[in-house]
Amino acid sequence: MIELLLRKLRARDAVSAEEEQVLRDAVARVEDHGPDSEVVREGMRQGSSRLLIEGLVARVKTLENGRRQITELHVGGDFVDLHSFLLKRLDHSIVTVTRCRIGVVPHEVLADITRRRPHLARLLWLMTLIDAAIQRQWLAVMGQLPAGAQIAHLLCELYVRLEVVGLANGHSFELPLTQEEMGEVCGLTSVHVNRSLQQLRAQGLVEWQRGRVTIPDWPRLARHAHFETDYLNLRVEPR
Amino acid sequence: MIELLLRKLRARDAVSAEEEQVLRDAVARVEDHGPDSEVVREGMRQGSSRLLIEGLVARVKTLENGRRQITELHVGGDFVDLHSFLLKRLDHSIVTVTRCRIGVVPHEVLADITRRRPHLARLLWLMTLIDAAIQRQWLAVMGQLPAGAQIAHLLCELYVRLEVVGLANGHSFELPLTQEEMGEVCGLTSVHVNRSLQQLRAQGLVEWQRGRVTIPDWPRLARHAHFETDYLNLRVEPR
DNA sequence: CGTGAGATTGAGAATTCTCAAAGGTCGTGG
DNA sequence: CCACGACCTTTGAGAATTCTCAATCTCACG
Repeated sequence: MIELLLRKLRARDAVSAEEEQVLRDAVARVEDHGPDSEVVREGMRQGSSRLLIEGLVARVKTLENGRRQITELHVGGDFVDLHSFLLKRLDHSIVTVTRCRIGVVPHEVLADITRRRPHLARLLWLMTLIDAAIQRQWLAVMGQLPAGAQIAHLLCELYVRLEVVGLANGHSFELPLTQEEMGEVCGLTSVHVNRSLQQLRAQGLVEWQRGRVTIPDWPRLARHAHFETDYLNLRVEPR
Repeated sequence: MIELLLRKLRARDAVSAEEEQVLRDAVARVEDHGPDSEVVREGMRQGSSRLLIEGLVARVKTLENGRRQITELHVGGDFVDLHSFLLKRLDHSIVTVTRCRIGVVPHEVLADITRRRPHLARLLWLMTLIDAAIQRQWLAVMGQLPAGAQIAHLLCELYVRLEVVGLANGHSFELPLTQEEMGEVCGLTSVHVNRSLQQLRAQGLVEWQRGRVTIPDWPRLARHAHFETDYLNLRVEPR
């Protein structure tokens, strides 16, 4: 249930057995959502946060001109809208990409953790900080790299994040994303994503068929994407 | 000293007199920094966080190809690297743009706040969440808007943020930014910033001379930028 | 098989970049 | 008070990247 979250946390700091139990008890219920469905609508007041147990979800911002930007992709173990605990209203929607299994954690429980479990609260805070670090990295990638490198960077990042929670085997992982959705992450047209992807394939940097990505030569792809793992904070230390 | 931070906080939730005092005592010392100097270098281990009292600072990410991206601009009252409290090492540098006055808050003090002052801790957490919301907005702006609208959006955002802490008068504020630096925020060339800015001026949307920006017609500029204040979370509620 | 979503291709247009040079502004030293 | 230098801003011209708007192709699935 919360096994993937625990892996994510333990990649950054120790989590005691007690804390683990508090987290297990925090999940009030589990929901199933079909693909392409809206889990949280932008601007609505939230009384609970959602933990992604299985599936792929996106945070989507819609501008007034109707254009959509995916600001983050979430994989199993991610606390998708933990930030709604304090923001109360989100500035974006949460949308499923695939079928999803989602754990619901009431905000009162989170408030209680901040009162009684300072260390655990710091770890949750940390999770939101890592989300922010990912978004910062994306800002730099979008601002400074050409399309091909952006796509390569996204694939590198997803690979590493999936690896952390054990969802990648070898240098391969499931990525049930449409080229259109890929474009919404990178701020590119689906047409341009398509052509950039073809170049990556032609250079032997990426294989991507029927929803499965394979990275034949990791160091080369990472170099092409200017990818480094630092921003993911994969280091166990007392927090 | 921490007056601007208090204004920022109180724009989102009540802060008790006790909490106010805790914050005042949190600042161990104050530092002065010249313009264009590095306050925190990317990747270094941090033992304290910095509160901007006066001046303008930028968070700068440098990619391996040497290109720089400013991921956020900070004005007086911003807790510039509060996130280093839990991340320990930042994925970006903190650089002053102008001469700055900065308060230093040791991480032990922050840890103590998480133990003894859960509500205040939530407010600090909230500050990092608002930073993240700003970065999300930038992701959408960079991905979906053309250069002119990006620049307009940045000016709208800065105006509102400065207004909150009382640093804007009328529809005018100090912005001692170079067009080059502006480009590093938006992911644009200084040449392109220049030409886009000329268009904004020609349309009567912006005036910008010797470091002072004036917005003659706020609603029109906001419309042009697709700017809405929602993401800044300017709403007082219990957190 | 027929259908529909997603992938691919083509061609022309718009945006943004690069490189280089020219113009302004402002503080400093003579 | 003027001249100089440093740092910005502005301009020009050509190139590269990315977008738009179809049209076509592929393939899983009913």
